[in-house]
Amino acid sequence: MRIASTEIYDDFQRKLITGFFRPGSKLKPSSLQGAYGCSANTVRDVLLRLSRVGLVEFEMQRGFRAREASPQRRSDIARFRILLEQTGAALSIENGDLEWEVKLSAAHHKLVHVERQMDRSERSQEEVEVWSDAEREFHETLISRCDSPVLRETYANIYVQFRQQIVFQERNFEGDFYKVIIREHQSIVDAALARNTEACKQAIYDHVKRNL
Amino acid sequence: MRIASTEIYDDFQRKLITGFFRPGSKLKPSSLQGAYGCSANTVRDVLLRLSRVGLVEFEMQRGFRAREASPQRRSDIARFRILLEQTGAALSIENGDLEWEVKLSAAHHKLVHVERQMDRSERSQEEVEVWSDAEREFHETLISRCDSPVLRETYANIYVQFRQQIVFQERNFEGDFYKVIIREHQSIVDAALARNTEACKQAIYDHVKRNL
DNA sequence: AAACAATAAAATTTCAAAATTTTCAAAATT
DNA sequence: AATTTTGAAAATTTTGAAATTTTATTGTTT
Repeated sequence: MRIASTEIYDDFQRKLITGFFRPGSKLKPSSLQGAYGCSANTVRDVLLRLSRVGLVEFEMQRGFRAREASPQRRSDIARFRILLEQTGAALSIENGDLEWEVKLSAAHHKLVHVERQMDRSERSQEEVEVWSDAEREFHETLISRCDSPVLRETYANIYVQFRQQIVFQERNFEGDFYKVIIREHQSIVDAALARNTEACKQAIYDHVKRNL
Repeated sequence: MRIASTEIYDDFQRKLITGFFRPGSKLKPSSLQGAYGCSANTVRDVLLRLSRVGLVEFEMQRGFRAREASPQRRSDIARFRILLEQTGAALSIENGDLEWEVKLSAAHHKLVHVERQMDRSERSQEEVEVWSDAEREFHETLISRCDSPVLRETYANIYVQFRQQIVFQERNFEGDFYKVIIREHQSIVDAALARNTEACKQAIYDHVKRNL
């Protein structure tokens, strides 16, 4: 059989981020096993790996749970995300060379393209995931020249936890949501490419502050 | 049989932080199993959980390694630790009440006591661990009123990774090392209790900067 | 009715072995 | 001589079931 757990891992991650597994709900290897045609232990293995990212909570002898979601936790994560992204962006502005500018500009271009589409048509589950990937790619590129593996690693984890928290925020996709988002991303990329650290920090704050 | 993996987990963590498992070295469940009288799968389980803390590196189909150590990585972690601790301390200074002051002062008192002993006598492996625990307790109390679970959780992980990095820094225990450390901790606690945010940030930086 | 104890059911952890994949060294090919 | 292929050994992943622990249920006592 093919490397089962990679696929199971990806599927679980998706279901956690999209809220298919409700925050706080119990994840029982013995129950989930059947749906994937693998043993309970393989599920356990996958869940242990997901707890590394912070999407799953693990307590010895108590099993696994999808990470709890609450306004407090969302706000906490948002605050932390701002700290990491501001720091990473400031360092990237300092260290980044032409290659960084090119990559950032490319990631932004792609993101805008996706967001314009989102603004026009209805959003299917799949399209939202495409957007989510492009968004992550943009933000990770922004901080990519902070030259701190540990900051980038932490940011990656926080980003997915952030997604997990905001998925049940219903008010997301109303009216001109994407128009606003497009402007916010534009502000960030403009400040970054202009090497204006303070403006970039402010733009990052403005982008995330609705989740505080 | 007793909950094996808790003890194995603690033992592994200790061996990783104290450098018994050399940074970068392969950790093979099949080999380690024998020494603990458990199955390879239990070792795997423990190692997956340790990879959550960042002490162990895991790559699918490639197994486990003690996290790599290098001057670059040490510096990176030190930098990140400063960011987290400065942020956490600043927030604690803002939010902390009398109870926080009491706890911080108590943790500092205990730490000084241990450090004075260390300065007098020779340092056994066990004594260093007692000191290390007291030090962690002090720094975690310092940031304990940042009111950000995610910051505290990240700090806890970074702290142990920091220990893992500096264990092979031989020049540690020479001469008046502990005298210097005592002064540094004093500066931190003084600034914190005086609610002097900027001085506290500076003291944190001065305390960690030798590892940059 | 509330608190406690005993028991049954469910879930988690652990094991030992089978299946799969990677690694490494020797042989074959370019 | 360098690269590629091959095959055996080693390591990792997965399994299915046994051992252990937690949780839920029922019955008993205060």
